[in-house]
Amino acid sequence: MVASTLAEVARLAGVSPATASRVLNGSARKPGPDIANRVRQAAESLGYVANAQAQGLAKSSSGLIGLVVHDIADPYFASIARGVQVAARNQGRMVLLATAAGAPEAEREAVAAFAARRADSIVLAGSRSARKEDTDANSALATELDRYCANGGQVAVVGHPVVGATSGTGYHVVAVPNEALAASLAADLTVLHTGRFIVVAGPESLFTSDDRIRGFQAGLAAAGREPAEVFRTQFTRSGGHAAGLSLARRIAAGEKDLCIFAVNDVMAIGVAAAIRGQDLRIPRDALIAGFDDIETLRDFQPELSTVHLPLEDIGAQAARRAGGDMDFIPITGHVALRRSTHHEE
Amino acid sequence: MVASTLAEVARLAGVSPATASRVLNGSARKPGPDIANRVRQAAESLGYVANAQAQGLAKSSSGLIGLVVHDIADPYFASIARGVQVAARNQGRMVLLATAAGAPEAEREAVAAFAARRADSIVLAGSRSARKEDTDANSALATELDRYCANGGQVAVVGHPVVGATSGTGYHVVAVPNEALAASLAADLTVLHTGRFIVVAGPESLFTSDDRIRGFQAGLAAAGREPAEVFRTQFTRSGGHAAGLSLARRIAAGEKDLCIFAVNDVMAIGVAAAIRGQDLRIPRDALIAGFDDIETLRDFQPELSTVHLPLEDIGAQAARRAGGDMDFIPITGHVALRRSTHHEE
DNA sequence: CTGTTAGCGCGTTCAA
DNA sequence: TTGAACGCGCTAACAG
Repeated sequence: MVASTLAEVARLAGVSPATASRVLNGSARKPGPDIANRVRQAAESLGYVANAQAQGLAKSSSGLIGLVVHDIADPYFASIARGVQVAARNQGRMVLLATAAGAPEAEREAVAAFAARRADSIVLAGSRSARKEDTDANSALATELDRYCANGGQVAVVGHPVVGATSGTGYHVVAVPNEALAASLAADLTVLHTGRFIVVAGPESLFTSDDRIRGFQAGLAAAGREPAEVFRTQFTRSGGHAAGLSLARRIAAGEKDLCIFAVNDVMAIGVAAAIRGQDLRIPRDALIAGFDDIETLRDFQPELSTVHLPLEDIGAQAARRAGGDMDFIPITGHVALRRSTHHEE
Repeated sequence: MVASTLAEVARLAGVSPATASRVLNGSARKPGPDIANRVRQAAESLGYVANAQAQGLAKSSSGLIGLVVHDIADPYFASIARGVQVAARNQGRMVLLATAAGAPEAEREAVAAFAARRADSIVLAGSRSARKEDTDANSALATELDRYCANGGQVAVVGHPVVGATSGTGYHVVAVPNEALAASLAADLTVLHTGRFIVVAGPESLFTSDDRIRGFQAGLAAAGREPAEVFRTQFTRSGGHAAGLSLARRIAAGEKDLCIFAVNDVMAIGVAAAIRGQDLRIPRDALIAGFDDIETLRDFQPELSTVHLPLEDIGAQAARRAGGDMDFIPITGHVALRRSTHHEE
């Protein structure tokens, strides 16, 4: 990558580099209009494109915002990414994207890379976990983040704080009320359903999953119901599918009147697909509810009952907080009951 | 953003900056192991993080790859983005993300921003259009790209070349065989369906949409069928939905034996949702096929017949070509007939 | 093998 | 208001 430099533009316009800089980039001092035009024309004719790296070096700030997600192809993260993107554009910044598949070590690498690029802020999306085998990687991540913050970086985490991060300056959390919302979902479902509940959840120690389980159980308890059985599987569509196959067997074997709460929509769809693949029907043979309200899944039939989360807003808020916009509003969601949890007449 | 510098590390280790650089970053010359350790320890204890901006300035190359999509929350683009991301990681580079909503002017801005950041290469995803009102913006985009290439940048475009770009060096196209695949789809559908065909398409002059229409019509013609009626709408889910409402009315009014080809899956889902909302059923009252084979939509019922496109591969190939990996294989897809186009017994 | 020097392209003091 | 000089952090030539 080579290109014409500010010096070349200045020479062609017959002015000093300093003046050219003042004209072409936002500066407090406004050079004379006559000279300004000469510079602009010179720049235009040379196809001058300011070197953001050099600008960043000189100003020690990059105009970059780093985003770490598990998987950008997952609609949950894609929506958040859109929000971050929109906010970034409004702030005149660009988004650096990294995917980490939920592995703390990969997240640490991403954070380090962002730090190297001198990103002004970093948004960490995707649920944290406290799994025993991740302890070391988690603390390495925390160390990396702490160092980044210590150097003046701003980080926003969606959902839960990073395990072990000393919440110093520059550290923000966009809290998602998973527990409370799961509790309302349970409350609403107990009105519709008098039978048993089963929760299809992610692996233990995954905060988001655990919060939603806890909230759901609390909601059931508040309604005087037995705690739901918890079925552990992967936090993905295929995890849901596996759970669904297993549950379908039980239903086929005579288990009736089940309401299944999958802790996210993608898992719920997996459960539903598996159950329907066994000649069973929803909601006739089992009710299903999810969580997240993924847009792409809204045309699914029967329409999936779920908890709506303003994902794009969440991403935007994360970017704004990390960007220094302090007037933020908390994240709220709401239960959306649809046909997948309505017993047929 | 401040951080300790290479000079500080060097001083603490009691060596020169050059030596420190040689140790901490990949250099041909390998300093003595004793000194190397001293440097590494100094770096570690200072929490040194190399400044990629400065490195980029010195080496005039940034390790950045720019990606422009219409909308990162659209599963089509999200899949491509994942591919780009994976390829970028394999090349040890990072992805800069921009969304442009398909507007050539926004795309031009993104390209300019990437150029300013001295991205090594740029991937442009999302269908081009030749709409009359976009002529100016398209040529501005072409100019920007030409300049970028002239300065040594590499650009890969998914689908169609940019209108007016002089295909100089550094300009690559990842061709998607839309026309041929649409023709095979038509051929296969004529075996299953003896009635009429309708194409639900995007606005005129949108290359991807137009190619798929043309291929489909050619496939019909080859099978001795009448050309399909073409229904123009938005290239989105809601465009499909609108078309679906209109078609549902016609079906309700007695029109029978229709096979609807929506030029992408998201539109197809919109069509299906609209039709089902009118108490009609698929495939009983109308067959529907889409294009793209979006992963998130695979659990839709009835399973959507479509044309499979290796979206992630497409993204990865684009990144690889732009990255200089020249041993590439062409993109291929295949028809995937599923239940949405099988007449019920 | 190591240290010294000179830029990479730009912003920003300072003096004029 | 304009220009000259310095420095941002690092790499790459050169010299020792």
